[in-house]
Amino acid sequence: MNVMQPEVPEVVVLRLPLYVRALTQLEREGMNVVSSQQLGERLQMTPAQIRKDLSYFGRFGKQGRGYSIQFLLEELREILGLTGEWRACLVGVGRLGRAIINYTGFAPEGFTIVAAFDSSENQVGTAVGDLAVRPMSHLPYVVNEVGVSIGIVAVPAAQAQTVIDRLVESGIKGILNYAPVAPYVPRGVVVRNIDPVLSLQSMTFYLKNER
Amino acid sequence: MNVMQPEVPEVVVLRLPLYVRALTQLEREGMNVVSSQQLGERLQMTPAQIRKDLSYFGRFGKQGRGYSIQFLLEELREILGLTGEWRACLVGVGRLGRAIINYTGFAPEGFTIVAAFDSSENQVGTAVGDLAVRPMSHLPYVVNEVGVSIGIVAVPAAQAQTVIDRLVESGIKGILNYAPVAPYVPRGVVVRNIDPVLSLQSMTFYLKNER
DNA sequence: CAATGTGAACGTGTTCACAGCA
DNA sequence: TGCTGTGAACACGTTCACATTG
Repeated sequence: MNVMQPEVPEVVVLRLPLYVRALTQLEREGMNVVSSQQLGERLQMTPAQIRKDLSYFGRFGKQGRGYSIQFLLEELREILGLTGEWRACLVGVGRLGRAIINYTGFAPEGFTIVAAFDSSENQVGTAVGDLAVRPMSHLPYVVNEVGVSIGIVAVPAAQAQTVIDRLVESGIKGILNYAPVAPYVPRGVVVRNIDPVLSLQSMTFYLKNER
Repeated sequence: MNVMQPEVPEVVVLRLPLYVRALTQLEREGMNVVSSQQLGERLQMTPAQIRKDLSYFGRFGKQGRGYSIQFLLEELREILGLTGEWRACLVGVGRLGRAIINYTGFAPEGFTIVAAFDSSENQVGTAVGDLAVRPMSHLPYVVNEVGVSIGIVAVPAAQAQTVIDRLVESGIKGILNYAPVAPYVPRGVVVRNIDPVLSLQSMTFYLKNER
């Protein structure tokens, strides 16, 4: 552990979770060993790419046999930091924010939303799921005391940058942004945008000719 | 129109909606002209990249001055096919599906969800928003008669591929997939995945060292 | 002897730098 | 003069091909 990992391309990091998911599925199906060829068929990518991606982190396979699914899963989970629990807070408990809190897909993967915030007087004090909605002024305290490392942004576009600034000030290092903006964050803070409208708008480029 | 567009890189197409969004904002702020430099500052990208991207589609700027915001917006909307209305149907009216139907961000951008489907007997016939939930058997009829070109998938992972197959059979050409799977589709069908768990799992790679 | 791991070749996307033009 | 548009140079990611090994 703590091995120097010189310059892993970001695209590679983006693909690792795909491997984790596919391997988890294969494991549930009762398989023990998988080749880069087989894994590549599942994921519609070339075996060479899978082997190259993995080679940035170590040598996990056995020549002539392939990869032990259980072992490779352990290693990838370790590499991605998926072994422990990650605590997140959510800002903005409107329709979208409520849907995110009630979304059941996060917890099984080790991501727990432990606090909800809103800047509106009306929302503060109400409950969403089993979370009490807190005022934004509690943010720094909660982030530090409870140990929250991820902020989920579900506020309107106009407020998004301000909210993100406050999350960063509070010490948040990762932001999952649902607002339709391209946020600015200082170096060292990681942002992931969830933006279905952008997805649709690039999709239509390929659809428009055959409408 | 119908100009040969030789090999526009997909990354470029993915960025065009960003330009549309930024330009729309600048227009609302009352600006008339913008340089690639200024636009690049907004979007945190190099002026050269913006100019190069636009050059795949034509010459929209005026040397020494920059780009007319209104004109460039019109052109980009035309290129992306954002001038008309796009009709979508949604499959899966569970919690996630209901949240998507109630999401107010699609309509202002010209994307309308005109029908909802579910394979569960219990759901069929109920109403979500102002849509009646239909059985999957109605899918081909609705897609053809109503002219639906986009399918939104909000079913559990286990059902996703089956649902996507049926959407494709019905003539759907674009799929916005919220299920945590990497779906297979035939050539000519465009897929965009919305997968916050994958986003979080790649984020933690960068966060884990400073937890 | 089947399948990994990896330098080298290749291809694609980004940035540079400047000619051309309003 | 200021900024676009674009070939050329560069950097980066993917694929190839094969030596290596259990």
